[in-house]
Amino acid sequence: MRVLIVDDERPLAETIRRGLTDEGFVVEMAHNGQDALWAATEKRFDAIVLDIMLPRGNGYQVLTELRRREIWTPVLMLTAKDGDYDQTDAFDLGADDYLTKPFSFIVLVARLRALIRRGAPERPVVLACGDLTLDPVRRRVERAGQEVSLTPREYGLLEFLMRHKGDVVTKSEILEGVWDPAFEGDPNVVEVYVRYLRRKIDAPFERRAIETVRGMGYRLSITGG
Amino acid sequence: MRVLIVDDERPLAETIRRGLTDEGFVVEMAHNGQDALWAATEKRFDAIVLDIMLPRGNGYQVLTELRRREIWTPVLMLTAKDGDYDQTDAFDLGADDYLTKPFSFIVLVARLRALIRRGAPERPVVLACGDLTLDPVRRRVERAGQEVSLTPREYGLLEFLMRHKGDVVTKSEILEGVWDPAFEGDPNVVEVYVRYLRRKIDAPFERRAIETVRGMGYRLSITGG
DNA sequence: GGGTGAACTCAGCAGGTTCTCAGGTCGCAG
DNA sequence: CTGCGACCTGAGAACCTGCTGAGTTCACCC
Repeated sequence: MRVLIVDDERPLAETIRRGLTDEGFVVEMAHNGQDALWAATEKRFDAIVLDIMLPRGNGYQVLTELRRREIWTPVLMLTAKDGDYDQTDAFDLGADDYLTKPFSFIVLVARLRALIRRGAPERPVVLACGDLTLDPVRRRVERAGQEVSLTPREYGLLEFLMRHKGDVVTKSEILEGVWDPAFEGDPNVVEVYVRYLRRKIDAPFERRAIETVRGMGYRLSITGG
Repeated sequence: MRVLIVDDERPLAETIRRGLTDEGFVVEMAHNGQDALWAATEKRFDAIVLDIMLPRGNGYQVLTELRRREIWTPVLMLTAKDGDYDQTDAFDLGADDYLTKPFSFIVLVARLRALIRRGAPERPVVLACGDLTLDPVRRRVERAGQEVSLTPREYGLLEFLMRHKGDVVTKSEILEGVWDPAFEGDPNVVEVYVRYLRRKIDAPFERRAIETVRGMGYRLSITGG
């Protein structure tokens, strides 16, 4: 069991390291966001213990960036109770568990083992956006747990939007990304397909995931509408 | 992993795009210097593949301008020329790596991965001014945490002001920057749009972010009013 | 060949956006 | 106080954008 500890608070980090080593874990350490990202990207861990307070990229940034890089190693976050952020933030960002300082070491180990047990199997790489999910491997789209059947174009468009969720994408970007970089037809197709998509993923569920940004393009709302 | 490919040679660009997409990258394209600058400024990429030969601003210019704007995304330059000069030039200008055409795709991917691994210092790409924020990528404007919806012109004007916050900008500068360098209508539009903006970002929040400097122009106060 | 489904085009419509214009207001200098 | 120019404001017309339903083409399958 390989664990990465990311903590700038040396004494605490050292205590955890010793404890985990005694418990039979193989431990590596990082003391800032940058090193943590590098280690987590380059090596394989079974879990990451991630403190929020870090120099060069705080815990939230590290976590966000990890998930963006599609690295799904289970993350246990350490938070100070009086912090600005609360645990819901951590969960939103893809943390799998969290502990509030001060915590008991026994609890830490227990949670860590639970995480590893839970997270050991390969995680499905599914794009999610609120209750809207898209599994590129299976080519499946679900909204609120219900499968939605899409044509290839509709699917391509949705995947593109989901890979840019929260960002505004222009029609020409969509045409380049989903149609063909050399597409020379009527840009209106995009509007038409947005409409098809809305009909299938928004209307039946009374949501508004795909926003129109007049004069600019479209944006998939992060919350899924 | 988001990569921007800047290349005017369509077939090559297309080949790279497809290859990188297969490798799991999210790819965006620009085919001239101007588009490249825009994309690189407005969006966040993990790396940029930049050809030297470009219409509207060659690769060197693009690179220089990017670094001047303090955008540190890793850049891999492509050039057909072979020689030490080109290479040292590219490095001097802030390129992070360099490939001479023709190159093997495998090498390109390897170098790109190495670049991304090395990483760029993360920077938040949102303009802020007191409790007023503008996120160019998401095209979102918030005041006091509340989203404000703007029309394209209003948005353009606000972005311009925010990029010059604290400075007095004249109406003709605004017209050049937000409208068209060749705009020939009534300069009163600026006043009109300043009013629209104030109505949306100042009045409801009882602030005065946009100051009028009589006889000079306008200034966005650094504190956000 | 007829039927089906997907991709795309087209043209009309609705409503938002942009810009002009004609006053009104304000600040400043004489 | 007065006049002037700079700026503000409200209204409205022209314009533009995106939405929509209908229709065409095309490939595929029975």
